Amino acid sequence: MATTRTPRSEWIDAGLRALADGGPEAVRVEPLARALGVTKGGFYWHFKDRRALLDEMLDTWEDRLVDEAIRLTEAGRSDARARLRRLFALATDEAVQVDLAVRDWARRDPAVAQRLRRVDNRRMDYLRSQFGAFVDDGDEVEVRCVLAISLWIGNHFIAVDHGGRSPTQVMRLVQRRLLA
Amino acid sequence: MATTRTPRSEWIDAGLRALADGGPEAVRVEPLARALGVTKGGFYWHFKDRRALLDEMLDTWEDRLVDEAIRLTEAGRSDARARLRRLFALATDEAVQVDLAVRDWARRDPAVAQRLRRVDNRRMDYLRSQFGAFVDDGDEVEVRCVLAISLWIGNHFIAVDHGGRSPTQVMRLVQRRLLA
DNA sequence: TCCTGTCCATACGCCGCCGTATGGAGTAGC
DNA sequence: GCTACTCCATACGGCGGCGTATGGACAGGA
Repeated sequence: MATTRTPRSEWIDAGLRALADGGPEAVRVEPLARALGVTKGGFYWHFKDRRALLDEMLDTWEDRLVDEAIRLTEAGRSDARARLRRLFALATDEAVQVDLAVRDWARRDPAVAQRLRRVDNRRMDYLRSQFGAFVDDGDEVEVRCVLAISLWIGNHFIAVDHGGRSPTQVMRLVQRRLLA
Repeated sequence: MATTRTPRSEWIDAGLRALADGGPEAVRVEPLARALGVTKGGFYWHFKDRRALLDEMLDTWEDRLVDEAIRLTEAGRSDARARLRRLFALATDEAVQVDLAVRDWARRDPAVAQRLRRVDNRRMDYLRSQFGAFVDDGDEVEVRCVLAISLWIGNHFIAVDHGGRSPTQVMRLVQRRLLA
C-alpha cells in the first residue's frame, strides 16, 4: 500500500473546478491530468471512463456541498430571520459556480435533472421551515420560498444595472422585503 | 444570382437550435451541416469560421428575439398589470431555452456577458416602466422588478415540488403577490 | 529481500471536428 | 449559349481528446 499520490478526491475536485468555469464539456481527462501535473495513466486506474468521473462529481456535489450551506447557517444560534440573512450572504459568486453549472447541465441531462430535484427539494424544505417560523399563511410561505430561491439562483444569471442604486443596496432592499 | 439554397439565416437558426439544447459547445460546423442536409462546404462560404457564426447568432438573438417579448405584450391595449401578466405567460419553457443557454454562456465569456447586460437592462427598463405605472415608491419598483426578472429566469434553473400545490398554482400566487 | 498493491508514463489506434483548397452544379442575366 | 455568381461536394492535413495496453516506479508488509 503506497501512500496515495493523487487519489480519487483530487480528480473529483479538479473536475468540479473545471465544471464550475467551463461546464461539463470542459471536464476532459487529459487537460485535467495536465492540471494535476500527471498523465491520464492514473485516471483510468481510478475511473472506468470520463462519465464515471462526472457521476462521482455529482455524487460529491449532492452529498457534500448541499448540506454545507445549511450547516453553516445553523452554526451559532439565532432566529429564523437571522439564519435566512446568513443564507443569503452565502450566495457569493465564488461559492455557487458549481451549482450554476450543474443547473444548466440539468437542462439537457435527465439524470442530472433528477439529482437537482432532490437537492432543490431539500433546500426548499429548509427554506419552508425557516420562513414558516415567522409567516403563518401557507401560501405566503410558499411564495416567499419561491421568490427567495429564484433570487438566489437567478441573480447570477442576470446582468442589470440599477441606476443610482448599488447591487448590494438593491439586494438589501429585496431581502428586507422578503423577511418582513 | 441563384436562388439562395441555404442562406446565412438558416445556419444561424440551426445554430440557435443547437445552442438552445446543447450550449455553445454543441454548435459545431459539421453536425450543423448534417442537420441541414448539406456538407460544410457552404458554411465556409458564408462564414469566416465557427466563431463568426456564434457572433451572428448572438446578434440576431440580441436584435430580434429580445424585442419580441415586449412587442408581443404591447400588442392589444391593456393596462400595466395585464401586460405584465402577459409577459409572465410568455416565459414558457420552449421560448426561453436560447436565453438560458446564453446566460450560462455569459458566465464564462466576457463578450457574451456584455451583450447580456445590454439585453437585461433593456428588459429591466421595460419592467420598471410597467411596475412604475401602479407602484409609486422607487425602491419598491426596483424590488419588484428584481424579483420578477429573477423569477422569470431562475425558475427554469430550479426543480422543486410544492407538496399539495401545482407549479402553475404557485406561479399564480407569486404573480398575484408581485402585482398587488 | 522479495512481493504485492498502488499509481504513473508512454505509446498506440481511433474518432470527430476545424479550416483550406479545389472543382464542380445550378441558376440568372446578357 | 456564354458568363458570372452562388452555393455545395469532396478530399486533405492537422489537432485534441478517448480509451487501452503495457511496463515500470515506489512504498509497505511478509
